Amino acid sequence: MSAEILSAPSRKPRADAERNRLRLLEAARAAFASEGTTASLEDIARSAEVGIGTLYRHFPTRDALVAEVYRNEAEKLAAAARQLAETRPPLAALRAWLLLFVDYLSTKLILAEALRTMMCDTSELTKASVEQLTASMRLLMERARQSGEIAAGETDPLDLLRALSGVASAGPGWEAGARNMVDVLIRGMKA
Amino acid sequence: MSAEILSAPSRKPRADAERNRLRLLEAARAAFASEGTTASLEDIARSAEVGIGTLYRHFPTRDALVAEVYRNEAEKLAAAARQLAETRPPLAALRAWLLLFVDYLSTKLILAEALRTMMCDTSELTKASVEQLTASMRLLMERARQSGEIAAGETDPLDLLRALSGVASAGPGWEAGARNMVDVLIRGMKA
DNA sequence: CTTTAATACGGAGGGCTCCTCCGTTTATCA
DNA sequence: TGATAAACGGAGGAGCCCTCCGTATTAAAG
Repeated sequence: MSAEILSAPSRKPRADAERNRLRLLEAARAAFASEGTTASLEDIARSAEVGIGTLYRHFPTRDALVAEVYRNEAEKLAAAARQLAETRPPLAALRAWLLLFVDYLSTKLILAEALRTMMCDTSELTKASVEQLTASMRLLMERARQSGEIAAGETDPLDLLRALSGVASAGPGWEAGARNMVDVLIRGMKA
Repeated sequence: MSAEILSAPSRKPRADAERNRLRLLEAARAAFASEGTTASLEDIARSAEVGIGTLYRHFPTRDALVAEVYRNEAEKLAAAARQLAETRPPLAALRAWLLLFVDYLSTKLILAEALRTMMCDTSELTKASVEQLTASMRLLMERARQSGEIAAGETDPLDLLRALSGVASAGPGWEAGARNMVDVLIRGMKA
């Protein structure tokens, strides 16, 4: 009966494996949030109460771990974008989402770094997260464009996020500047 | 005759010290440009043909070395700002300088990283460089503001640079996006 | 409930980097 | 030409990264 994925008729995945995987992800999220993505992997393994070997088995490279942690965050933002698109007028939705994005950066300083890393990273690793965000932005910008509120897309959606995350690296109290930047950007794109 | 700095009546600084300092700076500039500021300090010392101890004596921390390398770059940009301010109309000067800034980022990928580091860095280390750039921006924005071409300064001059350097971390081929962003930003600030 | 074989675990170990410390060398000045 | 302040260089301790493999656990078969 089991269809499986094809040529994977084998045994059920072990319970401890999945448990450790989750512990590692949680530990990593905490560590990255407080120390950035250069946090010591050995510390992460320790705080997950797991051997270093286990960490490397689950996530062969640091990037693999980082990518996985980021994916969840990107997912949440994508959900918000869909919701805003359905409940608000185009330009307002776009603006609201960008502000949400700023909030997000402020609580999880992970993303500030994430965006930089992700976006120059041509490897496949973080591709999913980037595409998640790209899709969100495109959705919102497309609506605003069609309603004639912003000029036809000469501006890469991601560049807006990059610009904001640039501002976000300004140190304590940067939020005001970032929110202001949202309006400058939107005004700059008006038709 | 020699006024010196006060209470520094002692002997003339040694020639080899200054020579090594310069060799280290040059090696560091090269290394940072090609590998980013995480380049191995031991490699830098080696390529400067100097002991690792010598590197640490001249630059007690990695940041000290980084800061020094950046200062020169910032200096060059500041000179350009002064010149543009004298030879071009306000808004054109501002725009030209921002584009120059983008060019700068493109050849010396050092600065992309530099700005981020410098601007969150509340330590005194990179203060000089940041102030250099702030001064340049203020000069140009103030002129544009006074001529009524952009709205009164609600926008932190540095935030513009931060936004651009954010875009600059987009990987190969980002220049077009960055140049477009210059115009979006300027349009967004128009009175 | 045992047996068995696949699967996952942990951590020692090699290699690299950071940074300190101090014995040796060198340049300035008398 | 000394004397001595100043600078040099690199060995060494500590931490991190990542691999490798003997040991322990678990799902499934008997």
